[in-house]
Amino acid sequence: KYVNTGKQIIGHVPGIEVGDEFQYFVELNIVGLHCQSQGGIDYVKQGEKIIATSIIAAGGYENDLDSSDVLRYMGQGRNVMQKGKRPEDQKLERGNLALANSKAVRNLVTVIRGETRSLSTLWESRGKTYAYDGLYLVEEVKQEPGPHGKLVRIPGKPELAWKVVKKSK
Amino acid sequence: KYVNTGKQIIGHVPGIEVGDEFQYFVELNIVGLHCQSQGGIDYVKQGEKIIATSIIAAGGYENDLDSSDVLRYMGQGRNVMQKGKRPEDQKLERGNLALANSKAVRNLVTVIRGETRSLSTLWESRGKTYAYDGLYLVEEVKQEPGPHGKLVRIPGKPELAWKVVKKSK
DNA sequence: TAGACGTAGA
DNA sequence: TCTACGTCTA
Repeated sequence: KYVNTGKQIIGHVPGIEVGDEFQYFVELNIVGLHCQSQGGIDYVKQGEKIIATSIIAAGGYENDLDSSDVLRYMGQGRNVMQKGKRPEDQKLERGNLALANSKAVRNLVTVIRGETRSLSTLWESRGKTYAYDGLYLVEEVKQEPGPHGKLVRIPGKPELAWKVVKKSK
Repeated sequence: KYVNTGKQIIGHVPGIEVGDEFQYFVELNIVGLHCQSQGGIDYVKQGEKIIATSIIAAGGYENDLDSSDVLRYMGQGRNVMQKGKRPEDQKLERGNLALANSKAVRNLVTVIRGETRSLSTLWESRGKTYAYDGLYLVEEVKQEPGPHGKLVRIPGKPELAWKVVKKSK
């Protein structure tokens, strides 16, 4: 861990609100939203099983982000977006396994959206901006290639302004 | 750049003293000692040429660190330490070119030493501790595989305690 | 687009 | 040891 946060947080992270933005993956590590250095799915061990705590949808995989309240998220493993590699069925291990377990347990999963940052004086290089998108439940998990997991926002929470913009274009 | 520091610093970095330690590569970026996210050789453009500003010797390559005042540094490119890859002559480009130019220009080069951190309660994972080792001059640059560049500490400066320890074992 | 002395986790 | 929706520079 970049900072010795102790443990990952399940569910709501104190002080973080929907729409809060971060400029680096490592910032997500620091505030406790996501404790992987690169992996898009974070998880913790709960008893014998691992359950997903947080997901980052930031491109590199084909996700469906059209809806404001539904996220289709492709699991870890070879996929159609990775050049020079043939897509394959997602294996039920690590992040994918955690997602499947979270579907059964119905625990809250933090969703973070990443978008390529536009260049400016302040941000001379590519890189992404990450925004906290709220808490979701895993509703569906498949193992075929292609959109893989389906997460649904828990009701009664504000949605991320970003998505509304995306929808309207 | 992780923080918009503006420019890399050539020579002494204000506020940094020999022996100062850092736990992450990114810290070196932030304080301005080294502005690459992974690359071991940092450099700037000076007129038409690029010159080296900073070097991190942190393993992965076969460097000679026995002496306190001399650093033999293997340039970038395939080397004997990288598995599954045959060593090849170092190409005179990027970092290696910068090093060669710095030999001609005789500009000061920051040297940082990295060592694998031992695990503890605070540092549960591998990773390295980096220590500022002072200012060096590039004295020699070769292109064969094997130790490649030779840097010599500028006189009249304290040396890094680390090295003394290493020598005595 | 690819290369680079990165990091954490299993 | 390898994987991972990283990140910077050229």
